[in-house]
Amino acid sequence: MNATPHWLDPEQKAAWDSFIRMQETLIGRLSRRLQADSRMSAADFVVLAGLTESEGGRMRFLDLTKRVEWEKSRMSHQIGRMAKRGLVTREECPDDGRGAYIVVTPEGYRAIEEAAPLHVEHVRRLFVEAITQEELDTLGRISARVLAHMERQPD
Amino acid sequence: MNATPHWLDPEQKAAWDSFIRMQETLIGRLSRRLQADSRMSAADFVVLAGLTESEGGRMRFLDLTKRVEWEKSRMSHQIGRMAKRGLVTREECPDDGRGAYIVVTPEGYRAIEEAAPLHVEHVRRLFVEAITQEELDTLGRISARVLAHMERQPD
DNA sequence: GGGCATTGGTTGACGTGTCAATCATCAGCG
DNA sequence: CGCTGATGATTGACACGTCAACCAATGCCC
Repeated sequence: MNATPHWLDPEQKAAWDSFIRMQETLIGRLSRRLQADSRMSAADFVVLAGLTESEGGRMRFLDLTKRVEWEKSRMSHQIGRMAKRGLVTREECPDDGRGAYIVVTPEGYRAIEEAAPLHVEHVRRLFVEAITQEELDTLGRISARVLAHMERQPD
Repeated sequence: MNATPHWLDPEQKAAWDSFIRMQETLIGRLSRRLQADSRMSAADFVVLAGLTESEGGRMRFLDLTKRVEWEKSRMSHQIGRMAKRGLVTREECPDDGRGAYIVVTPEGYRAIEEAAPLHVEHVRRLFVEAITQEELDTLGRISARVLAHMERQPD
């Protein structure tokens, strides 16, 4: 049958395009700033943020990857790179021979404590300040709705 | 002086987190779908979309990179990969010895004509359907506002 | 027309992400 | 105890993006 494709109407397309452009530009800028300010990638930041919010700055590998919602292989590569740079270490897990703990080093703490305030500042400057509190709220609600919707969708 | 950092308040942070999570999940799913459905990356899609919207499916290299707002080195690598897979070709530019035209091949047309309807379907299914027309509108306006704001900001 | 900054584009190195395969350990069950 | 399948994690190959350096034509000005 193959009906003619069901394209977005012009207003929908405009909204979608804006969103995509915005999102790309924003994320791009933020991560370039992070890199320039703190010699740290967005990925580094996310991992350190997740880890340091946990008691003792240590977490089981899989718990960490769940917390930040990554695939385990991505996390494994990332931890490898971060370990090489001294931001985290791997420790054996006493009660499960396969398992690993990931632990923030003092270096790692230093790094994120330096980066976080600058990062927030940029989020404010580029994003929060652009819109009203109400708009920010609305955006938050819309995002939550989309997220919930996706969770109900296959794939 | 170093005042204590100006963190986001809880509502702001919640909205920001939602947005980030939504955006990552959505983009992630869409590009995995694209890859699975059409053996094509999001980058391939963007480039082909830009090119095919132009008369004759051909464009000057730099015009193309401006149209999709990429850095030229990114585009150069991307074109290289796409050329290797036969989606586009490079052609010399008669009136500027340095320049290059990028041209969509028949293969390239086939590829995007197959991919586009599926892609739109997923955008609908995962995103558009999750929210009302009005919310989509609002999101578009907010995005445009953030975009405009960023354009006025350094860096 | 000879120098020289500018423009158009490529390259290489490196960090990052995905997928599929692999490996070691562990839990459950006969 | 000894399989067997599930769980926790790593690996390798490859696509992608960024940065900085580079190269080759071009335009321009003296």
